[in-house]
Amino acid sequence: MAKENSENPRFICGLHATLHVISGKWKPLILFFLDKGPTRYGELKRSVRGVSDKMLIQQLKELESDGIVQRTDYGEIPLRVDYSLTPFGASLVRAMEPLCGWGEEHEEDIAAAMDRRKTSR
Amino acid sequence: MAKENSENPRFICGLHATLHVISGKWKPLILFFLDKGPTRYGELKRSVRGVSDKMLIQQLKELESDGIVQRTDYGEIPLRVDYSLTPFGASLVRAMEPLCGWGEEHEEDIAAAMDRRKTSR
DNA sequence: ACGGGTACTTACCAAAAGGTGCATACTTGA
DNA sequence: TCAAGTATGCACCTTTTGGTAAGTACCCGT
Repeated sequence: MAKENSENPRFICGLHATLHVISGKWKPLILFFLDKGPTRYGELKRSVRGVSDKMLIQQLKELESDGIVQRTDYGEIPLRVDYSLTPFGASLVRAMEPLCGWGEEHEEDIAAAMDRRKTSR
Repeated sequence: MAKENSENPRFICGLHATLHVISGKWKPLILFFLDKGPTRYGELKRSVRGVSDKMLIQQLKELESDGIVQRTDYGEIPLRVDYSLTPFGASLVRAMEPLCGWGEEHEEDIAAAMDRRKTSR
């Protein structure tokens, strides 16, 4: 019954759209590592410490279906697959950089605020 | 034994930190509207169509505790409160701009990918 | 034949996020 | 006095997200 608003078909602003693509517990990390170059599944898993197979695969599939990453199956004798950023994905990573910078500059404030929320809940 | 990595205690990269602050179903929208200037609670609620009181208050509180927005209670006779961006919040919004731009440019691709996922699940 | 490595897949569960709706306390205007 | 508006709080429930643990199917070295 929340069916008003015939003018706004999807997103209120670009950021809104972008967040649909990059939010997910492991996605920023995955993008961070893939930005360094094509990476094999196992290698990626070892890089993104703490991720489970289920999660890694799931997030990779979503990124793939969003056109951000590309899966390459070499069809070789011992299984061999790798993941890389598409040009589209690379453009996203470029756009993310200022946000990375902001986060780096204020990492401590952010961490402090998170702690505050965690303890006083 | 997941106690490796003595250098980075919290975030893998700045983006990771930033996402803790801006993810939340209504936060980008809220920031988008607050960027236009201080806004009263009720006004904000009417702008962010579809949000419930609970959600709006919750997200505002989180943004406030993160130092992004400022709540001003004028202590007036008929209740009067408004919300605005702090300078810190304004710097965040500036850093978000490229991501907004990216999202705007690719809104259609993103929407298409979302549909694809929704229907084939 | 066995253990280990590759890249996944699946079923089941817990926790977090979000939504609905009612309650509060105070006001002003009809 | 009653309805409506202000800004919030709270209980309850559903949906979404994430985590655990196991299994698959293939290959390689010993």
